[in-house]
Amino acid sequence: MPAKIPEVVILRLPLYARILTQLEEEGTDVVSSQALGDLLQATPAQIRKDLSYFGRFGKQGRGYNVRGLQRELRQILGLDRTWNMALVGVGQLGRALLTYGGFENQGFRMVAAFDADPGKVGSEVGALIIQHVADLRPTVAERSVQVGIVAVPAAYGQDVTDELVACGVKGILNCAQFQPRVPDDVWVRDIDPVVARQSMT
Amino acid sequence: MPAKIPEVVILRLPLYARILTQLEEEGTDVVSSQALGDLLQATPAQIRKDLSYFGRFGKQGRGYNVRGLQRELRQILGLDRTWNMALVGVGQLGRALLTYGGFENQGFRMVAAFDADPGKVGSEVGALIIQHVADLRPTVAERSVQVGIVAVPAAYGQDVTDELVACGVKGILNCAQFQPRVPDDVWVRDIDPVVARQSMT
DNA sequence: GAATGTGAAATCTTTCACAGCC
DNA sequence: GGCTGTGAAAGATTTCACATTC
Repeated sequence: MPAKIPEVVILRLPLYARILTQLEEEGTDVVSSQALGDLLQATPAQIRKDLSYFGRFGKQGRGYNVRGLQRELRQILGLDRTWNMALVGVGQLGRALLTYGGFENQGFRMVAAFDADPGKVGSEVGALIIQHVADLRPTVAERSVQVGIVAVPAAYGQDVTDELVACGVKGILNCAQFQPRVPDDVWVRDIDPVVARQSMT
Repeated sequence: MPAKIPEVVILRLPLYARILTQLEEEGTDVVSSQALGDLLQATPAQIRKDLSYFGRFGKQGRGYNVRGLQRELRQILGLDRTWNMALVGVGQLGRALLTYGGFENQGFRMVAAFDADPGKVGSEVGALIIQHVADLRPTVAERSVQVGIVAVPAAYGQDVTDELVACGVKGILNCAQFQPRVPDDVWVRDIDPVVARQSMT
């Protein structure tokens, strides 16, 4: 259970957490590695091994307690802490993310939104007032933003990313169609639908 | 170059394609595996090996021709064909995707949009008229939709997915916060921002 | 009886290192 | 000199299979 947890395992954890939430909502109390594997299209052995890196959550002969395991995973993933996020680029996509309910109660809070268009600055979207990107630096510091969401046209993507990194964010959620460059200690996740789709062939 | 191409390599290809597009726009003619590796945070050896599965695209002593390689990859990824997509769920996120320019000229065309809310049915978003989900089946067949985008509340996710699969789509882009179950021959890609974010810890 | 947790084996992926080419 | 393409080595991940627990 100690030191070395494989990278891939960590990337799968959120999927486990998500499916457990679903199972809990459906009223399932106990689930076997077999059943989890069916749901996630993985082998039961993989599920068991993955979970075993973090502790012994199961009961032999029965399986895993859905609610208990879910709570464990949420804790491991840091979902009981709250992370502050800032959005840069309030276009169609940015606007959708701002009003997207999904972040709440998953431990994320959108605390600032920026755009370069003076016409948008000052207007209210959701609970936030759009600020000019020039205010990025002070605001990120002041509201302790840890994650930046990049939703600007590709051409500005790197500049915005650099700026966010310079402000000290620890992670970037990239919604733009470009490949961000960041230092090793900053995380990047891509949610460009085009990239996601292309690998389907 | 023949048979067995690793799964992971295929998943990386769209990233390569994307960065080559960027390089081309910046006017770069030739790029080395070293330079590509820097941009993608990968080792030069990995880049070379990945590309070698598909052919010998590079020139020793110089590197890879940006435009040429880009064209090769686009072909391998089937980006020169056009894929038809249908969106189910015209909420905030769905609406953003409908008006999202990014799909065009990447070989994807949004050809239909569905919602269950009678208040939305009939209204126009982008170039499409929203149809009732009851029309899903005939429309998908008629407009030869190959990819379905699921952007509905989690509770309806599986029903919509099942329906799309029953209509014969080959891929699902899942934007909802649930874990879809599909037959083995259907692809699923997740673009739930919450899942993407959670694995940052 | 049923299902976990886990070393060991099998498989997959990355990296090394160098011959060959421009 | 610089850089690709590629077998072989190293490393990571998945699967097997079984002792163990409930």
